Amino acid sequence: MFQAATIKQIAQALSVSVSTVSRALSDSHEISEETKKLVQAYAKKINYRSNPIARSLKSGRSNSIGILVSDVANSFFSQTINGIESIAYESGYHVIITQSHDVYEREVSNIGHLAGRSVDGILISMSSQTTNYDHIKDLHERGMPIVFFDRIIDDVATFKVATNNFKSAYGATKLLIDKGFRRIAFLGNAPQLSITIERLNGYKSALADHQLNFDDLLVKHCFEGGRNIQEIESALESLRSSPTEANALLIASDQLSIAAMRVLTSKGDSKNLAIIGFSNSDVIDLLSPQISYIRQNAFEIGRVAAQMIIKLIESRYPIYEFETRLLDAELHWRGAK
Amino acid sequence: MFQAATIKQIAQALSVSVSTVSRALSDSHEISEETKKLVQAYAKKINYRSNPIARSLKSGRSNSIGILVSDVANSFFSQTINGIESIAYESGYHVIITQSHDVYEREVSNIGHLAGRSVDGILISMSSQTTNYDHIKDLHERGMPIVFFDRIIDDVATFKVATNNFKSAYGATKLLIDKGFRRIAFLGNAPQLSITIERLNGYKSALADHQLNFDDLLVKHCFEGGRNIQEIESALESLRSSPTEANALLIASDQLSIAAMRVLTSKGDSKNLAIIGFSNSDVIDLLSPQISYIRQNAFEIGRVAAQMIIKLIESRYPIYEFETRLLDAELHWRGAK
DNA sequence: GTGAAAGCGCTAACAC
DNA sequence: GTGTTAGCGCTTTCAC
Repeated sequence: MFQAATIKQIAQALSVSVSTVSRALSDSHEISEETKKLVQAYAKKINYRSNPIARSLKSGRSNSIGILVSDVANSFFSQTINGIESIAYESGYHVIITQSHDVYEREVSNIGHLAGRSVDGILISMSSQTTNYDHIKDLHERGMPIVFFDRIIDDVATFKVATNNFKSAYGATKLLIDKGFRRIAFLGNAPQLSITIERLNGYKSALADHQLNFDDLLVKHCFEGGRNIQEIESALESLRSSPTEANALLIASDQLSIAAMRVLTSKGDSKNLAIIGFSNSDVIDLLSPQISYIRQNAFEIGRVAAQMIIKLIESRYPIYEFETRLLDAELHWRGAK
Repeated sequence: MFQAATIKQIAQALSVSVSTVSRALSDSHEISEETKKLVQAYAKKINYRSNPIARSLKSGRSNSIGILVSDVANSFFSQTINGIESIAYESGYHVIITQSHDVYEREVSNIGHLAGRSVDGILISMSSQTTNYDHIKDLHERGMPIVFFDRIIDDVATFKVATNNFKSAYGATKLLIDKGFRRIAFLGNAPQLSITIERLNGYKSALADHQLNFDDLLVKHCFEGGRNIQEIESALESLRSSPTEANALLIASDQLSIAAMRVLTSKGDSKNLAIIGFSNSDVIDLLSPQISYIRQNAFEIGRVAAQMIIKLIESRYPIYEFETRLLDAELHWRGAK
């Protein structure tokens, strides 16, 4: 059994009271220098560390921030997490990371666990399988500071930060049109996700602005967001077969971009198909065949999200004005033309 | 302020005592069915969730496991984490992930935080910058269950699990020799890391077994383990320049493999250089130029590590016999010959 | 300047 | 079958 030193042990050893020890350790002005020195020296000697659990129970604060992402293996998320950590640590917060794996029950369980362990706030990127938001609404109504990033929802009024997905998808689609492509397909994640909706809207809007008809057959959703390779295979197959036959493809999800590349490469079907995919992979530019990509400012999204949650946590007054920050992404064209 | 429902509120609302509520919620046999139903129904109604902080303070247990890795962006680690989670969740443990970013102070701080928040055990992969192990020894001596995975240390007697690094590096080196290469260089992470030492030993041993001289000039270490691109650039440069001039390269670290590929690609220097790199990247086989790679069984390492820590946590008697499990890795040859 | 004591939410030994 | 109470480690109000 792990047994840490306690304030009580110090008190007994030094024949003072626990409150004196507590005050001495927190450098209270009402304790004599002499006693402080004594207590602090002894605490150091026995390697005393205050028990954060007990302190949390007392104060209701923990100086830690919880994160929920679908998967840390996704470069976008690991970069976002690094952004969050960079701000959190310099503000004195610890960061606790959990994964939903895009499974609703995991999301509910992890958020419950984070709330229960009294993190001071939670940063959430929604699981792609989640369609019921009650677990989050409840928590929010009971006062838990929450900030959404990347995959955000409208149903909860709070701070949010994401890429300007509409603009990014619009720009990518426009570029494909400008390059002469007319049969542009859209491959997206689960349809209720904010990132899917906004990117699809950008795509549609660009088509409309360039007098191209929107064709339902050119839009495919992967409900398991890249975890199920078969789903992607059949989506790509139908997009590539007549009468649909797309000659360009916008992939609206990081996980899908890599997975689709794999499918297309193994099928030898990447020729004559212009691809732009959202991807923050650090090796996306080393892949062969080359793929054009949209790189989100993941680190900055993390930084902004962390600043927002800390603002919420540390605000002395309730906040009613919430901002949704949208950050630009970079489009990297690697196509032939 | 986030305010959760408490057992006390339930007790008051139902005009029973807190202990009755506590027992009813834990389905104690000494409570009448009637009262149980009443309490449980009300608890559900107000969405009561027992406060794990309070319970931890009382029981000293938290049913959660802490993980320390250098970086979740590293595919090897994210896969290991997924393996850990798969076992942990089915055993009723939550998993808390933290990153050291290979910085000693972060490692100390995160391990302290995990211990303080009373996780029941900690899974550790050492930071590449750590050379002093006192923070871990202390914790271990005070009874905290600890399991090492991947980057392990000798100084603490406990369960450990890693790839059979000696064997993997030996096999890779031997393959290069068999393919006819004679000037085989070794590019490794920080020299005190177990993975570096064992892989270097495997490399040396294969050379010796094939009557090749070991040449100090053919071994380079990257102390910042791939975070500093300049370090890699200069290492590669000196390996490729006469009189050293390596014509084959064993890269003994995941992060280095990708980073080295980037450097070599940008320099156009990957021709006439056979490379085998440790890598669990999910796109390593899509890179161009192709690189041969050693893929570790990361998921299984995670599963084993989790089983070990749970065994330690749940053991009723102190354990004195510790196993170090070594798992085989797969070598994928992608070279010309 | 220091001590005593209450209380954070929960569990469990001990009443009755 | 249910209530009372002590205590986990800590902070903080109130005494002195």
